[in-house]
Amino acid sequence: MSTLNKVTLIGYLGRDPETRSTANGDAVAHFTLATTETWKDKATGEKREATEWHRVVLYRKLAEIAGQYLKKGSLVYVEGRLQTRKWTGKDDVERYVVEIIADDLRMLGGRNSHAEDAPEHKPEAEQSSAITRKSARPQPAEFEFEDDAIPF
Amino acid sequence: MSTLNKVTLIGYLGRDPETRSTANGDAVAHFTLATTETWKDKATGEKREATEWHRVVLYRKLAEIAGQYLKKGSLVYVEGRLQTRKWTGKDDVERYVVEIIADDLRMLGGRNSHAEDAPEHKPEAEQSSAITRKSARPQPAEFEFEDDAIPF
Amino acid sequence: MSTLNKVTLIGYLGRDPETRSTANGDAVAHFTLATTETWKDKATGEKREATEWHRVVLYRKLAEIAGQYLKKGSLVYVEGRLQTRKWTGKDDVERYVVEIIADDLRMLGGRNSHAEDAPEHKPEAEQSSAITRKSARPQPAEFEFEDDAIPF
Amino acid sequence: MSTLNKVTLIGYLGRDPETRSTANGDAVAHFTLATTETWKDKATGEKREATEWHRVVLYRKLAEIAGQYLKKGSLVYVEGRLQTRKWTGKDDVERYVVEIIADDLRMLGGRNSHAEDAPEHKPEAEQSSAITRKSARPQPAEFEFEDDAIPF
DNA sequence: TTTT
DNA sequence: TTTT
Repeated sequence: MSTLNKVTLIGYLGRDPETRSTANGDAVAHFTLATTETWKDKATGEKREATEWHRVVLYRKLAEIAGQYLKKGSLVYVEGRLQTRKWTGKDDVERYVVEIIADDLRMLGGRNSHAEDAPEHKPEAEQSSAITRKSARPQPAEFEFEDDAIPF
Repeated sequence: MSTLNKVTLIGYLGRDPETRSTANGDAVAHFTLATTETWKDKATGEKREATEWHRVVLYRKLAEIAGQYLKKGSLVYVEGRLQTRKWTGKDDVERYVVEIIADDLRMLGGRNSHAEDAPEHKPEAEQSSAITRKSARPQPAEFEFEDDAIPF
Repeated sequence: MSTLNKVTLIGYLGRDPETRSTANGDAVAHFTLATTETWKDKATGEKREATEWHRVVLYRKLAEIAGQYLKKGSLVYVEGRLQTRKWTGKDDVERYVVEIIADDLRMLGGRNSHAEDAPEHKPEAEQSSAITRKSARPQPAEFEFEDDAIPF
Repeated sequence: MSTLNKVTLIGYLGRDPETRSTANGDAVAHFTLATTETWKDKATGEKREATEWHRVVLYRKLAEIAGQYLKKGSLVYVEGRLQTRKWTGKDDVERYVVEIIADDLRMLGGRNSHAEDAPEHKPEAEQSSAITRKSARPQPAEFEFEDDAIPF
């Protein structure tokens, strides 16, 4: 019986992505993503907000895209899975960090939201996220919309 | 700027899947999936429910899995995208049908929910959905941070 | 045993929303949303794309927000459920239309993406989508664990 | 411009839920949820798996449902948002824990998956999750399926 | 550390 | 009918 572990975020990069390589040569990128919730306080009626920071990790193709086209302040859609990683600090205390291992990435902001060297008309991210899922992609049906007969 | 077209369903198969092949030899499977919403009528206080039927289409590996392990009444998780297809009936009237082109499939029911020849402990679907996304899957243990106190 | 019927879209409005009222006075808004997939043709290596049009329906508060702040070309995030509706055309032929009944709506575009009369700093949509889910929203700071080392 | 912070899980409860009350009398429930990913090791060809544990927190109505109907081993669908909470252990070391604050909960397992006192045919969870979203729920269209004319 |  |  299958399980599911999925995270979907739309948020802003807190800093430029950091890109490295793994031991076997794969690219890895990291960034933190801010999401902000706003609500009205029931008691005081005041508007309040809380920002949550998410640690996003990307590998290979997605890491390259992040390194090339994303920067501090970029607005992105990220889909991935939660993964907890154990690490030990200098103080020898064990800690856990929860990361989102991305498997989809889409740029959402306007021109000023991605890096200057981004391609004019077709960001590679679009292309690449399609590639990511290509194995499951069927030949799309040819389709034309004729709206007349349709009630709205 | 990217767009997103995603459907997520948990429901029951209305009939056994139908499996065919495309012109180029790829497997294709179809089934309809029922989801049911229940709510309490505000006026009368009575419990009401409505069932929605979804047309799911699967290609290649996912089609094979559906054909082998799913049957009428199976409970499944399906993820995919919406696609409208035009067709013309015997009456020469053009119609449109909306289908969910699946890119992930997970079996959720108990033993009696999948076909008798399904493997005892590890349904191939699990395996296969992992395969589907394998290109984006990093080796979880192979990467270690080398940062200081706070690893990002 | 529960089922799930969920759609998640990020796309562009094809036209300004149409707003009406139901018989009992609730606001209803409709718009169509375009999502575009791009991929590289395996055979020819050419870039191809297909646009899918989704019919989105919003009620009450979300309908008011759509009517006030969205317009042709707006980029939005929509979450909702699929619902098939039967209708009979002038030709007396029965047809089915699949709609997305929205239960969350978020504006994603820049300044030029929403209507001119939109509030400068706090679009009501943000506020409203928070309101929509308010019943489920806990007060984040008010709860503290009293466990030992590992809080669960 | 809105952001999004969403988690979707299907998994098994590691233990019975723990239920308490907040200072203001609201019910709170906690449980941990296991999701398991399986994949084939590229190098050795062996099947491998990794289990991830998620800390789920539920308030009010959802907390009551969890307390009443869920137990160790229950299979559930959970939707919510990520929230990081800071806490200080007995060793005076500050730590962070990431929790999923649930806003939807659906039972997925068979009879043996939920507590014995669960209602026979209509688990309250279904009802309640409908209630949660009731404000956004329109009157469902009457709809009947006539499959003959439809091409699959 | 982001953004509106 | 949108957008890049």
